Amino acid sequence: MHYRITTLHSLEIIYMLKEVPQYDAKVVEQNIQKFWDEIDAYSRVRELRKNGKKFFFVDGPPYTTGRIHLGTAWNKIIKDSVLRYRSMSGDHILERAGWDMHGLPIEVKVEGVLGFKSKKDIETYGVGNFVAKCKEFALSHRDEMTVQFRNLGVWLNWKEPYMTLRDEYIEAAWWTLKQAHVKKLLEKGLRVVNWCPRCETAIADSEVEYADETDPSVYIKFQVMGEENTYIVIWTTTPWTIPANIAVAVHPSFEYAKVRVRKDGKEEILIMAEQLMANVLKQGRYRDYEVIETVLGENLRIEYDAPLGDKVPAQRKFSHNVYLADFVTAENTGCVHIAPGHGIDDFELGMKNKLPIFCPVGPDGRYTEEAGDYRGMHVRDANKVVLDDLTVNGLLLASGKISHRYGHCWRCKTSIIYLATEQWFLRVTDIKEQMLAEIEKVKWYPEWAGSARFADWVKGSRDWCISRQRYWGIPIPVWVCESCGETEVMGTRHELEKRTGVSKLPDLHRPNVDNIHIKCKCGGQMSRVPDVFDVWFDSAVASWATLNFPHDEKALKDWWPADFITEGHDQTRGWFYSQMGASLIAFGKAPYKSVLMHGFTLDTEGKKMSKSLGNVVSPEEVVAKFGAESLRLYVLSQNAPWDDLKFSWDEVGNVHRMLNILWNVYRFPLPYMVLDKFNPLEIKGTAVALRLEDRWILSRVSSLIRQVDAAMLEYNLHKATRPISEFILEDLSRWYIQLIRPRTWRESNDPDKLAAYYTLYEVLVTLTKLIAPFAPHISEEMYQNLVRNVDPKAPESVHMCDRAVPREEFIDTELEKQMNIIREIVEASSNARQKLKRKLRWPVKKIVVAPKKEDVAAAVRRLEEVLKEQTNAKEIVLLAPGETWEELGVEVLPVHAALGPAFKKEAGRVLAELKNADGKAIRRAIAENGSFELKEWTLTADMITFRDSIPQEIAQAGFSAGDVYVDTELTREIECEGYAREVIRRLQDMRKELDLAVEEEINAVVEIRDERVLELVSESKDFISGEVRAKSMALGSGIEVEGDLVKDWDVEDVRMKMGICRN
RNA sequence: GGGCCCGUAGCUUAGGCAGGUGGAGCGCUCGGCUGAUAACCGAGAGGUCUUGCGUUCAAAUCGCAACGGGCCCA
Repeated sequence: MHYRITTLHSLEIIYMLKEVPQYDAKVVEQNIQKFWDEIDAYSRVRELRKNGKKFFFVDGPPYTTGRIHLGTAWNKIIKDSVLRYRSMSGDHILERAGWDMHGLPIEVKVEGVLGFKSKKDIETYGVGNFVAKCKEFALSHRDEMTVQFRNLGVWLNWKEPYMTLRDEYIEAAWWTLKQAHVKKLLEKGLRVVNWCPRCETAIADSEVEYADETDPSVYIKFQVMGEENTYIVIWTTTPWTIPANIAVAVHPSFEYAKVRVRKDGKEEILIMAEQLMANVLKQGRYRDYEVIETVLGENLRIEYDAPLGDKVPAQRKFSHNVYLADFVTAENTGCVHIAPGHGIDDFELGMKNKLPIFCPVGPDGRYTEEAGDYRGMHVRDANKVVLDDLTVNGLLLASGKISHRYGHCWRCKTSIIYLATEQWFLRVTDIKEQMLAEIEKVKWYPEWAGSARFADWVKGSRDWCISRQRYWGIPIPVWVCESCGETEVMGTRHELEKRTGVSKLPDLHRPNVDNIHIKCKCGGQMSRVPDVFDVWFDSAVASWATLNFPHDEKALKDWWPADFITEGHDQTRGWFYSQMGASLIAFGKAPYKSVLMHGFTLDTEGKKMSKSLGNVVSPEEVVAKFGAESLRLYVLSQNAPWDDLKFSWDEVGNVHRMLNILWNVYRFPLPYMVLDKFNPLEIKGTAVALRLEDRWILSRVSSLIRQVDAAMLEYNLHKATRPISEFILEDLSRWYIQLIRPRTWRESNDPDKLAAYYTLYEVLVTLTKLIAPFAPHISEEMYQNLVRNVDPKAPESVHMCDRAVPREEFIDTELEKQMNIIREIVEASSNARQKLKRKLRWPVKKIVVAPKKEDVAAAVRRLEEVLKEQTNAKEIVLLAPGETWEELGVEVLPVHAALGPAFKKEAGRVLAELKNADGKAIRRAIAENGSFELKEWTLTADMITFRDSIPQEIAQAGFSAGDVYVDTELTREIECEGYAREVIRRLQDMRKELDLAVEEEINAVVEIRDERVLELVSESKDFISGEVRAKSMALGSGIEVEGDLVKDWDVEDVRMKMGICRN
């Protein structure tokens, strides 16, 4: 550090505290990060704890897109804080930063850069070249993002991160797939998948993004066979799937109606759900109708003609019938168009009823040969053509538009379609029960993240389609025999090389592994399935891939499963799930022991941040304005981790202000300590004359540590950080520093000042260790000065220290409570002073505390000195609990409603007498007898009430457990001191204006135009001179005022002129 | 359409599991302090606790429904 060592004389080097400038977050953060690099702090901290309790953390790998956003910043800040805390607690931490580097998003970006439009462009360019570009893209973005994370002060293993594109990582994925194969959980099958016609690949459920879209909303009639002019009516938003229609589904328990309708002189019979008849007839603009009969869905037997049989010859081979299905809802017509090749429910209904899975659409989204006349047309363009053809066939009942949520490819935003294709699946539905059992064994924060949210998602999950028809990904290590269909899975590079005889593959990506063949037992040739893995499978194996398994089996045994992971709630369906699935396949148990699920960052409105809304705030912007530390503490303290965080610049500003105050608290004593050559090493262990307030702040800081530890146990980062801020603001800055100020100004080397130094020093050092996990920079900066500058043998970094521990001998909860009471009384007294406009600078004769309970009285007795000083009172008068202050008058208030009826005509005279009566005497009499005599009348308790009457110079204010009276009567002594303080304050102000050093002396001239005030001030001349360090001071009326700075003042309507000059 | 979470002052929030007068910070208004000073302190104003229904002697809190926001799914 730049100020660690002070050279006094050429020979002597001494270690001592240094003064510091104002807080500049950027300077502090840059210096500290540079310092960490210089001493290799991160690695040494890990090394330091290598004999500690093992703590294995797996970093959820961010995708290498290039820029981090607030959400990823928050994520890493949580991780960093937890790990720093655990490390300071003594744990031996194993972690590596992770990077998710494969997959379609990068392919799409690279395609964009190269100007490609389809897979054909990639094939022409060459798969090898394309993959190389993708790799380059991923690596360079990883570098950029690493810098961004490091600027936040995040300590992870950045030098040896795990990367999904590394061969070792790929092998971990291969090994895992092999386990699935061995356990018969891998299968190839025809399934309807979400398909992106632009990317020409299957995409996972989790890659489908739902957004509003306007689509056709059409009612179509299917001609019932053998019944002229009779139709069953269906509804759809995807007319392009009509050429693939195979069936109609109805609900078994709905009533279906046959309705005779007439329009334009034509008559036909329509079949639909009875309860939806009105809607359908309205859509078709039928006015005349007549219900012929109704029949329960389960009794409905209908065969109908293919609606577009004339255009799609293949359709003529199929018979088209009505089937029963529970998924049919009472919407639209109650009859659902079924195309098993283009819908998930459709497919399942088709499989169940052994219907043909007819899918006349190719991977590029164009109709195939099977689609007859539609061949070559893109489905995107087909809706209109199909509707025209249906119109020609007289089958279109109604056509409109609907706005609804529809799935899109989350990278290229193309509307997805459903296609029946051959894909590779992991049969996770087979292990669902096991997964649910494992979820219960994991400790979730918050609890409902696991028991409700995650369990719910797992219950509804389907088999996992892991194959993608793309290039940039982990190649699926499955070889299939072209002759007999036998499959083999390669678990490692070694296995592949051994089995094929190929060696020295440059790496395990495509196309290197594409043209390797294996000889099958049957004599045929086995080729690799050309697909790559779904990227979710990549990150799914992170917990063992990061341990370099399968190569390093010992690491797995020593460390796995992870002790802790933490990610956003979107990862319920993502990484929490993919890891759980893969881990059960590979090892039969959960890969993590505890999970903290955190929220999302939203804008101030609570809307999600998105480029299109223009409401995105980047972490860098925040760091540029307030520094990383403010951002860190802001995201940690603003919310409970699992709640979404509504970003607010104002709140970051507040946090920054708090840090600035912390800095000022730290900076405040340094000039004095430096001046006094304060050496904490010498004072430690020696008897220090601690005052009660010193013991109080030491107790507070120990209680605070307990609070932080309790919160961290449950990963309640907000409950750990908020009390710290509160302590800094309330206890340290607003109270303790104010209390010890007079002690620090003392020039003599007295034990009382040393006790204050000692206490503040102790508190600050403890605080650096306590806040280090959350605010690693400012704590390090403070530590370097406070500790390292005085003790070269201390650990080199605050992060190498053990976590702060409460000092039981200091904890005095009684004292803490009592101090709170004193603070309330001080506040009340300020309040009272304000009512009579008496400044704090002016002492008051006395303050009277009227406590409601004994504990207040005890507090006042114990902390009387503190109370006296802070209220600037000459005397504290403490009344007994419940006692009324005798100097208060009692006003008797008549109760007219009782007096009137009792005394009738005489009431007026009674009232008059009451006004002059002795209130105290009456109250005494009422208390004793319940009544009292007033002249010739006897008055009872119900006839009057009392009110304290307060003398003019007394101000009163209440607090939660009593009242405070401030006696502001001026005495000569008080005026003398008050004016002296007024003069001192102004001279100090002028010293400041001249920018004088604290210890510099001055010569002062003070001219006062008021004889009385001049006399009062003259009495305090020595006191004033001492306070402002004046070597000489001239006081008078009409004297000449000169100096380096001369100013006119108006002090309580008295004009003064002051001049000071440097000595 | 379903699951989970959230809705408290102009803004950000505490309180909610265990029902009993809703607490802070920012901002605003007024005042104070003055060797932490581009800092700090005090007071005041500001709340149908999203809405409705229910349980209860009593609901911000518990239940149901609606509305709005978020994530995930269909």
